[in-house]
Formats: sequence, structure tokens, C-alpha cells
Amino acid sequence: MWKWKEESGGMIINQLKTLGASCDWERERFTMDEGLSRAVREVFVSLYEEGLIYRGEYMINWCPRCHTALSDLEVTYQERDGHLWRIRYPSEDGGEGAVIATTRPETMLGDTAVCVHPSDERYKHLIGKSVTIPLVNRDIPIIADALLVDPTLGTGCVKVTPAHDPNDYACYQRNPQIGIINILNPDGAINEAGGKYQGMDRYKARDAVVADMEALGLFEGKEDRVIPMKYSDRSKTPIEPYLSDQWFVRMGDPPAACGLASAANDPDAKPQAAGLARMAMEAVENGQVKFFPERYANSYLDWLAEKRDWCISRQLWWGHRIPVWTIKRQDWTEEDIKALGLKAAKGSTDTSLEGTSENLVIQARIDPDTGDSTAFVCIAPGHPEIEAEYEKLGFTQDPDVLDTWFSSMLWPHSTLGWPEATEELKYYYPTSVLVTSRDIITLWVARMVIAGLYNLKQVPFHQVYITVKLMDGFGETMSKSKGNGVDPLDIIERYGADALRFLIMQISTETQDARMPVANVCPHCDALVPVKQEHMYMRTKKLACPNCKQPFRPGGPWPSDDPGLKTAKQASERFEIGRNFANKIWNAARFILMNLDGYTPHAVRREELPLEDRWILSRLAECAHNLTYCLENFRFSEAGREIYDFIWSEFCDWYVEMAKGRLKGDDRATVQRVLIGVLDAIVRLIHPMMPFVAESIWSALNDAAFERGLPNPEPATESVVIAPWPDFPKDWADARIDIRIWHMQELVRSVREVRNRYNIEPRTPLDAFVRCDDAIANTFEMLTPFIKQLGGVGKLEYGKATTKPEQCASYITADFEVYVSLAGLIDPAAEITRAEKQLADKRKQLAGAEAKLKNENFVKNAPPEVVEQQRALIADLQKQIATIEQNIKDLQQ
RNA sequence: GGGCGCUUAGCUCAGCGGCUAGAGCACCUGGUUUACACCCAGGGGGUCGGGGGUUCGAAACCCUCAGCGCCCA
Repeated sequence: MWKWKEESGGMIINQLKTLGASCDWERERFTMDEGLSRAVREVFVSLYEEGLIYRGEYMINWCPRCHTALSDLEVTYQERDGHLWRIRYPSEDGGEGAVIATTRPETMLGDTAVCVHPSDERYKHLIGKSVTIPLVNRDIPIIADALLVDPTLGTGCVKVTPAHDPNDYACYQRNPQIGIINILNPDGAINEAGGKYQGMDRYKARDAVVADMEALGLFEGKEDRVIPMKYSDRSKTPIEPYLSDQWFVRMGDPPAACGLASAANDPDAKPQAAGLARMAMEAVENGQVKFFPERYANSYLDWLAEKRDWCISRQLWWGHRIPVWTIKRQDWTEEDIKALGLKAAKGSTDTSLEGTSENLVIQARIDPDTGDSTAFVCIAPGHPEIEAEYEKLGFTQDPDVLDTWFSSMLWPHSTLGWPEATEELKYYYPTSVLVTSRDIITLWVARMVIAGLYNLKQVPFHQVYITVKLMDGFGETMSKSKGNGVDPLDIIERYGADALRFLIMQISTETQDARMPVANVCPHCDALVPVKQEHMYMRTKKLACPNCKQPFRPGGPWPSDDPGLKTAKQASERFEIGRNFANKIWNAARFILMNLDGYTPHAVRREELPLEDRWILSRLAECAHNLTYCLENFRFSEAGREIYDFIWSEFCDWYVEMAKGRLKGDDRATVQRVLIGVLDAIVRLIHPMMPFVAESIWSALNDAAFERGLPNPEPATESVVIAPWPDFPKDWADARIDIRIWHMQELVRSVREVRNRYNIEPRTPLDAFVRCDDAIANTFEMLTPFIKQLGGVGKLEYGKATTKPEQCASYITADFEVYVSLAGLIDPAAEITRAEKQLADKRKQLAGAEAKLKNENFVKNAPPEVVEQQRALIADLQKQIATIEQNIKDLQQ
């Protein structure tokens, strides 16, 4: 067990470290550690003492071949062709009896009742009477139960086999007087309760029972039917529902004596009888624990509301042993009772005995019929001498172990040293955020809340973030058995940890699971070979690379290496976005670092900066603000987009390009300060997502520009991890500045578009003439060097009075008209075609806007600003249309 | 059977009552003046799954049908 833990736990820890998870690695724990084992036992004893752990019967999934109980996870469902038999149970008074239908006729040997719906008129008169099971000659009652029977299905009569069917067992619990009979041996053969069928396998018995009923004339028919069957995932054997003794945690309302605090987090709350489930529900209902996305709170609450008791015993070879010792005795003397520390239970001396002392809880149950009795003693941790004492008396420890979730539910506090009141516990508990997967909301999250409230009267965490789920390219969950998963280490090796992290951020949206088409990397030529559906489920053991034709084994969880066949690593092109982004950031940083000669730190006065600097600060402040909001609200996809767009489309594409010229001029000192300041902020902002690239840029910056930052430079911290999070003044973000740069970008783009359209090489300057109002002209005046540099513009004219040159291409925006002189190059026909296309587009938009305004209800009901916006749009479009029309006319001459 | 979610460009996904529906990849055109070809500039491409309804206005809200996925029985 410890070897396995080292290997598989070590692998996970290694993956986490490679991913850049920043954990307190010295606090690594394992649930089988001594401390955690003690915590497990402490809770068990406490719950036991309060009556919240009890022993009871439970319908388990039994594998008759392996002789073991299986959890629901180890069971697969498959549909098989089977039959539905109709059989008559004659009535004891010679009446017609009852006709029941069953897919498992052999179970009639264990029937203890026939059940009808209480409001079914056909059978009302039969309720309370009885019928006979012919083959074992047992009389069984006809009872009514609204939950078990659907009167519209089959005959409306249902046989009840409590020991071999979960629904029937539930019916038995509601009607215990009908009794319960087990007819199976652990190997799936009929036991002594089956009379002459004893020793037959259940399927042989089925045939025999049917044949015998037919011989008796009680066979009423048979039809084909597709039957849902449960199989053992491992042995592929049909499993049997099988009744056995198990241990449970009581989720519903506890016995009156127990003193659970109900109001979570309120140490002064009066103890009252609220069950564990109720307690955990309240923590979410009153907002102490919040789910992100919110809707997952429903899964949690719905599940807890069922208050189904939790079966905690497992028949496995390792785990926490149940700390209960038992002995079976036939006779109890007064002396025994005293010796064991028992006392008679209140009100009864016959059927139950109990006692508690400081370190143990002891109970005995005596069967009033046989006098047989079983005594249970639950012993607190740290008392091997008591254990030895009871073992000397003939007690043996329960062979079962606890469900692993039992120790897992203690994780948030057991790892901090509970039950000791350690400093760590005081400091770190309750924690803030739990990040987890949605399929363990019930298995783990709910139980951690229960355990935290039960042991510490405080919730273990205040926020629960449920991650998205990665699926393969076909929308299927990734799993080991399908072989469609991806090893993060393969991805990190190929694309980098930052790339992986950025992609995960990007796909972490509110609702959707993300598909990720996976490819095998050919080990010979590095080509990506997409995984196809037929490669899954480990069916394909060998693939030929379509590129180099060499064979390889597809990537996946193979148990061992194949010496003759290289195994492919896995990849997915989707991670390229993260890799490219990291590369972009790194190169931008490199560019800045290359241009730091002569850098001197100095405070930057924003109001004295040129327009382009104020613009990048405006965008930076906006980005930092939005990013903070996104992270605080678990909107990771949005956060990724926010920082990606800022860095790539604003900082790199425009600001750095504008800075290139300024670095050669008088302005150098200022641009350097702004460049470094923005880069410094970028590194801080990006570091939670992409820690590796952030840290390496940070340390390079520390060498080159130790004092930096906006607006006032400060000495940098040693690592970006401990650097303060950026928080710029709100008024740095200024839409009036943004719009001016937008105008410049539009102008540059229009010239570039013309250049591309006419296939003019970049070096040839183009003369541009812009007709615009004074405000925009003023902007262009301030930004002329950049327009010329970025657009490859030669002569630039702008203003209200600007005239259009003779031969030119035109570009009409909502705010101004651009004419690019193309003497000798112009293709009037092509220009006209393009202008007409644009014209059609604008006219369509105009028609749409006009239709809105023609609608009286729109004008009457829509908010005034929306109406006004439409009016302005129409005016703009009309102007643009007139201009385009004129341009076309000019071209036609 | 119950619950939750999804269906938007060739692919993977944003957008969740009002800008001309966006991004990355893929595609097409052009580009090696030292940040980045893991790049730059430009372009084409969508009846927002079908049907009905609410609204001045729907990709978005409601109903319904179809398909897909997950969880619980």
C-alpha cells in the first residue's frame, strides 16, 4: 500500500509541481498517516457514541464469482435479451390467486409477499388475504404499497423478494411484518431456503422453476423483453443484489439524545436535534458556502435533502479498520455484564445493553427469540491496552475498512493537525476556496462541510469553484479505460506549462465542457496524427504514420513499454494558442530589454505625457481593473481574453510599434519608463496564469531596471509572486483618449487595406487625404509621425477642406473619409465594384435603422437614448451613402 | 425515469434583451529593413439546431420538437 502511494501519489505531486502549482509542499499528507488515522478514529468514536454511526442491513452489489461486494462505480449497466414470465400464485382458499410477472422466476423461492396498489379496484378485495408459493408451499400475504407498484404496468400484482431486490427491500422496510428470506449462497447457488432447488446455480434454478410451474399448470405466459442488467466491471459476471450487514452514518435527524449544533459557525448555538445533512444544507442556504457556478448548489442541496444514510464499510484489503470489536455469545451472566462495563438499557433488561466510559462505547444486542446476542465495543484511539483486554475476552475487530471518503471528508482540518488545537489549524481554518470537479460535489464536498461543522462548528471553506471538464474530440469524458486521456506532462514537454495553463484558463467558462481533439505525435517524424474514434478503448495497438509511414503505438495508459514499437506522446493543437502567447510576451519583453540603454527611473506625470502614452495607460488601467474583477469572480475565460487582447492587440500591435520611432528620438527617456512600467504591470497581471514566463521576465527586469513602476518607480521585489497586485487610479481609463487612438488606427488600417488591395509593396509611400472635422484633424496632427510610420504614408492631408485627389481609392468610415492617391495605378472598374458592394451594405443597414424608427411603438417604448442612437446612425449612414455615391460617379467619368 | 448542461464561421469556443454577431485555429492574398514566421499586414466565410410565443426590439427570455453530453436513480 505504501509503495503504491509513493508511486501514484508521487506521480500526481510531480505533475502538480511541473504545472507550477504553488503549494506548501512540506505539508503534504496522506490519509493513512498516523495523525490522519487518529483523526479518523476520533470522529468514528464520536459519531458512534452519539448514535450517528450504526450497523444495519444493506443491499449491496455482490459478485458471485469473486465473492466480494462492489461499489456502484465498479458496476456497469448493459441491456440483455431476456424474458418476462407470468406466473400464477394460487390462493390458499382455492380462489383464483394472483398473477405476477417477473424476469427472475427463481427469486419466487424467496418471496414473502405479493403487493398491489392500494387504490387498484381490481385487487382491493384481495388485500389482507394470502396466496401460496407452490414450489416451497409457503403462504404469503397480499399487501398494498403505493411506492412499489405501478398499477398501469403488467398485471398490477408484484411479487416481493426483500432479500434480493433493492425496491422490494425498501418495501419490506415499510412493511416489516412480511419477513425476509435469503435464498442465495455467496457463490450464487440456491441455499437451504430454496428447498429442493438447494445447490442449483441461480440460472439452472430459473429453468427448473419455470419448468415446474408449467407442469403445475401455473404458467401463464412468457414474452421477450430487453432487461437492464448489472455486471461486475472487472469479472464481467452478472452481479446479484445481496443483503449484508454494513456500517452507516446517519444523515437524517438523529436520536433525541444527541447534541449536534444546528446553526453552523455559531459556537453559542444551542445544541438541538438537526441531522448532519440538515446542518450541511444550512451552510449553503445561509450563504456561508457559495458555489461557482451557482447552479451547482442545487446538486449539493438536492442530494443532501434525500438524507440517505451513508454506507461507510468496505470489504477491501486496505484502509482504516473499523474500530469496533465484537463477540457473539449465547448466554450472558450478570457477571459478564459487569465485567464488560455494561449496564442494562433503560426500560429493558432483555434485549439491549449499553455502557460508555471515557475511552469506549459498548453495546450489546440480544435476540429475544434465540437468546443469541452480539456485543459491540467501539474503542477510542490510543488505547491498545483496552483493545488487548477485549481481545483476551474473545472479541475480534470488525474486518471491514472505512470508505475512503470517510477519511477524505476530514481533509481540510485533519491535515492541519486536528484533533489537536494546533497553531496551523487556528491560522488556516476555515480556508477560503475549494477548487474541485463537479462529480465529487456529493461524494466529497458535502461531506467535508459535514465533517467541518461536526468537528469544528465551522465550514471548511467559503467558496467552492467547480472546474470545467475536459472531454476528448468526440465529446466523451476522458478516462483511463478508454485511453483517450492526455498526460499533462506530454503537453508540458511539447508546449510548456504556461501554455497548458493558459488554455485551461481560456476554456474555463461558466457552463460548457470543453472538447479537446487529441493527436498522437509520431515518434519518428514528429507529425501530429489525430486520434480517431476507432483508436479508443485500447483497440488500436499499432498505427502507421501517414507522414513517414513508420509504425508506432498510440499514446495512452499502457501498462508497460513495448520494446519493438515506439509509443507516441500525445498532443493537441489547441495548446498552440498558449505557447504562442507566451512566446509573444517573451519577445515583447526581449524587445524592451534590448532598448534599455540609458534608462533612469523617474516618476511619470500622466498629465504631461503625449497622447499615445496616456492611451496605453488608459488601456492598462482598464485591463487591470477588469482582470481583477474576473479573477475575484472566477471568470477565468474572460480573464484570459482580457489580458490576451491587451498584451497582443494593444500593447504589442500598436504601442510598441509606436515606441520604436520614439526610442530613437528626444522622447527616449519617457518611452523607456512607460514601456518598462507597462511591462512590469503585465508581468504581475499574467503571473497567476503563466508563472514561468512571468518569473523569468521579472528576474531579467530586475537585472536591467531594478527600480521601475507607474507612476512612481520603486525597487522591485525579488520574485513576482510577492509583488503587489496592480491597482491603477480609476481615472486613468479614459474613453476620450481611447477614441482618438481608435481614429488613428482606423486611418492606418484604411491605408493598409488599399495597399494590400492594390498589391503595393510596403516601401512605397502612399499619399493620403482625409476629410474630417476639426477635432479629428487635431488628433491626426498630434499623431502624424505614427500614421506615416504605421501606414506607410507619404504626404498626409486632413481637415474639413481637404480635397479628393484625381485618381484615388476611397475608404469611408463613420467618422471620416480617406482617399489614397493612386495616380497611374487605379483600376476604376475594381474600385466601382468594391464601392458598390460597400454601398449595398450601408443601404441595408440604413433600411434596418429606418424600419425601426418607422415603428411607432419603437419610438414610444424604447429608451430615448436607444432611439437617439438610431437617429444618429441614420444620419451617419446617409452621409456615408452620399459620399460613396459621389465617389462612384467620379470613378465613372 | 429524475436533474443539470450543450447545439453560434470548416474546427474549438465567446457573446446571454438594444453597437454592422466576435476570437483562436484552418483557409486565401502579400510580406526576411534585428522583439517575435510560435511572426506581420490584409481578406473571404455565419437563416446563431427546427418550430411557435413574449417584446418596440430575441443568438440571448418562455414553450415545444430533434440531437448530444454529464450526474443521480
